[in-house]
Amino acid sequence: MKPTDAELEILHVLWANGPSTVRQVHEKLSQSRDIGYTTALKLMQIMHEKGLLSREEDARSHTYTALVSEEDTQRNLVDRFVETAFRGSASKLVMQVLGQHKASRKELDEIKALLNNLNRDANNQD
Amino acid sequence: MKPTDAELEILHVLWANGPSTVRQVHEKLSQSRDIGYTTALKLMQIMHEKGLLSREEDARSHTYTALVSEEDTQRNLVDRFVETAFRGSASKLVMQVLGQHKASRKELDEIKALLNNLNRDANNQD
DNA sequence: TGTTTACTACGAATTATTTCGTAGTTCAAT
DNA sequence: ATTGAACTACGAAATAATTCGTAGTAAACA
Repeated sequence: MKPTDAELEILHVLWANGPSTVRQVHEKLSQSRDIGYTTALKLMQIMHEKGLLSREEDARSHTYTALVSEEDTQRNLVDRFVETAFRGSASKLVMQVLGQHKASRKELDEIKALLNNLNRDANNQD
Repeated sequence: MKPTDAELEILHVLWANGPSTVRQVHEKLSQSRDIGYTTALKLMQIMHEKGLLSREEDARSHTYTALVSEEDTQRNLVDRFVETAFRGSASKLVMQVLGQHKASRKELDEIKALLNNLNRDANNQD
């Protein structure tokens, strides 16, 4: 259920480009780092066994599709990350990220809008 | 430079309680999960070799101190995490966290205040 | 049809992380 | 001085993740 780092790389390619063959995925990955074709293949086979990817067997090659959504996966990863790195304090994480990373004006506005909505619903909490 | 999960557990104990012996750390860790004394010992020895902890050799036992600060470590972890899980989009991470985790009223207000400051400085960006 | 090409399958090496057993040391109490 | 308690050191097993080589298969083509 928790994709490893290498698996995440592959998921990102599939999320961005839709269903793809091993060759297509491998080509994308090669742009950012050294990785053998059979390494990518093996990873995708393992991910298929684990149920992370579905596979359609075309004539020559297989076409793989992500079975987990980007949102769900990120939600899971964030949960774990908040736990292990911030001992459960989500707001500490947010403060850390906002202080550290430059977000664009538009992004900041979006975040503010979201915050206002949340604030409206949080009156019962301390 | 990047602590593993087990190492993070130990760092959290040391950050929370200050310099401690292996026994003290082990007792804390035991409260949340099964872990042998020598496992904790070995981890702390390795962390010492890596330069994550300093060690003072007292009469019988050794007292270990975290050499990396909680803030610096979390900054590093967040950087990596934004990269691997969110392809570099920090604001996407923030949105995800805020949408998912309940923060207290006070925390939300703190975040809003921080955001207002940031907003003031972001006029040169899109 | 025989050869080349583009694949998949699979085993196994490599590296990283976590775990703990055993042995040895030091100190304190009998 | 012996014994026992509380440690450390170290090797090595167990597990997990990553990597790739080699072999096999099927389609394309000369």
